[in-house]
Amino acid sequence: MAETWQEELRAKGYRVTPQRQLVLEAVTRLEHGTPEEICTEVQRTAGGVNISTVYRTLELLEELGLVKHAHLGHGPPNYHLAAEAEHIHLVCRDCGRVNDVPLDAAASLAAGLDRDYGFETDVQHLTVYGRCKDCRAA
Amino acid sequence: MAETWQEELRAKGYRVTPQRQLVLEAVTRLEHGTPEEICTEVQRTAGGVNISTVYRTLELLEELGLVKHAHLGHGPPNYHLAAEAEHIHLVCRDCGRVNDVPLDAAASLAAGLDRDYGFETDVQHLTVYGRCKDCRAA
DNA sequence: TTTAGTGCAAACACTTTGCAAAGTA
DNA sequence: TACTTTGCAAAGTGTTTGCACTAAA
Repeated sequence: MAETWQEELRAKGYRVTPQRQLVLEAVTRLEHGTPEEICTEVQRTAGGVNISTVYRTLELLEELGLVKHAHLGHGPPNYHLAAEAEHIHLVCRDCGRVNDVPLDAAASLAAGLDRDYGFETDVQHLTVYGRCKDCRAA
Repeated sequence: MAETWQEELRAKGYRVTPQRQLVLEAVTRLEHGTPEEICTEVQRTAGGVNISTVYRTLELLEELGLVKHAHLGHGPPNYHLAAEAEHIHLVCRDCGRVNDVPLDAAASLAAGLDRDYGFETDVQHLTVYGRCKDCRAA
């Protein structure tokens, strides 16, 4: 349990590279980001890093359970730390802003789907479209 | 209220074309379909119809409120008749199958998000990821 | 030294756009 | 006829892949 992700990487035969560290740091700093945004963030300190490396790294980090992604609409997916995944996304269709709210908002939904349809909800992946408070007021 | 969509089109200065009829029929027949699938279905009876026409038509039909779309994951969006939109999508991450269940499964979610965050949920747009009954059993 | 990872460029999948020709009203 | 719509081809996004070179272990 005191195992770091670097050790986990090595244990699985992967290697610890600057790129991988930088991508993970970028995701941490951004909290939410598309591959492109993450790449831009990484390039602020390491200009040479290629977008394809970012894609490959995100895939790896997701496999390791360090990051997760969600689809927030038309565009590219949105990555965040798995440790911070304990929320659901509220996407406003008017202003496009993403709001995070605690998982338990969806607890009864998950319980109902399980009870009525035998469906096991991946709550952390849940994205809800609609209109946010501010846009409703306007 | 006895107004047909054809009349509505004309009233708004649009034209009723075979392509538009065919796309709407294809969506009706398929129930769920990506632009590509809808195009293929249309081409079964009208080989010459181009995919870009399908995209443009779906956009128009959505504007008119006849069809709706949802994002069910990585791939292209999924279109269905708005009249049949009274359901939410359960997407299985293992087998990829899409299950439709009634809106009221999400009623308490919507009520809670409204009460606690002032968020107005577009319930018909809701997609829930997870694992279906069959895949859980396997 | 060995093998995995990276950068680059090309290929891919999906979608949008410009424009001349065709079709609706 | 007047003006919208279509088909086609080209351009745009976002993502993946092949490969020679670089670098971690």
